[in-house]
Amino acid sequence: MNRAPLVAAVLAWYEENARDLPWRRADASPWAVMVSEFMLQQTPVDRVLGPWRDWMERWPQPAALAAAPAGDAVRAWGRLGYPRRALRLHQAAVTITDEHGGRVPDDRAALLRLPGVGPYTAAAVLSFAFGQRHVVLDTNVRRVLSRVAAGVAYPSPTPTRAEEALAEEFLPSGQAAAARWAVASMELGALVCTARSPRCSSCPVSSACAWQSAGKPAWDGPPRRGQSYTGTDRQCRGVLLAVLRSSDAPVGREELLAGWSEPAQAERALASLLADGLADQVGGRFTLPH
DNA sequence: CAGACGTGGGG
DNA sequence: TCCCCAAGTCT
Repeated sequence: MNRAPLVAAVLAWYEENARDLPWRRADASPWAVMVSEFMLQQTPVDRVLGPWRDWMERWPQPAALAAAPAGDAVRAWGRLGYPRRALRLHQAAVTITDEHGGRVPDDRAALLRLPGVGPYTAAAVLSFAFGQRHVVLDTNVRRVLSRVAAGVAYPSPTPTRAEEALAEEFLPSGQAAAARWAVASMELGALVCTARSPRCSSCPVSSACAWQSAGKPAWDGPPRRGQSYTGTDRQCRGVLLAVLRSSDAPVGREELLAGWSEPAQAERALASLLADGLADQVGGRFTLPH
């Protein structure tokens, strides 16, 4: 099957329907793109917009962030979730400043050495910030390809080798077109080919979609693992960290643990926050890291 | 490699 | 209301 017409249709659709996101503007720096990618790991666009603007205003270059205490990054991260990402972004800024002259590296190996940068983020930065040709396989693209090409409602839990190869088939050969396809296919997944209620009637490639042709069969693969949350250590960590974020002064142990009803679990959570570097102990009190 | 890791909004 | 899901990475 020739992928070119489908790719062209998605590119044309993107021209008309792309969101005007600040990190997509022509004047967005590689750093601006990288910050957005960290924030967008598992966090919806709408919630990222505000913190991203504040972050870029405060730390317009990696060196600015590198010069700040890690705790400032954690506090500025606010409620985006998975605060270890803030720590990793801070550490990445330090490495970029110390080892890359303050510039976000434009090669894959160097990017992958940065904390918090995995296969997806590396490809995204190279594609979006530097216009390079890379397969950018995020959850949106994986879902689009799963439906369009495989006729299946959802992709497997983790990317496979076959998926990578399939994605490569769709990737235009030219650099610019490849980079364009990367954003466009992601955008289609985010706006039209969504997980819950796909808008197939407004999809530019519905006529070429295997899933559509098959009558949009329901997911019959292994049950998709839900993430329980209430009562978990994760929730507890979140509660404790929220206390630290909201306080300028160091917080006493009693006060810190008071927000959680299970003392043993709270102790364990606090220990893990300290181990992760998300909290510091100064005397008998606790703060965000310095 | 399965599980840990936050948080909030929409169906 | 409750459940699912959101531009993943790390161990």
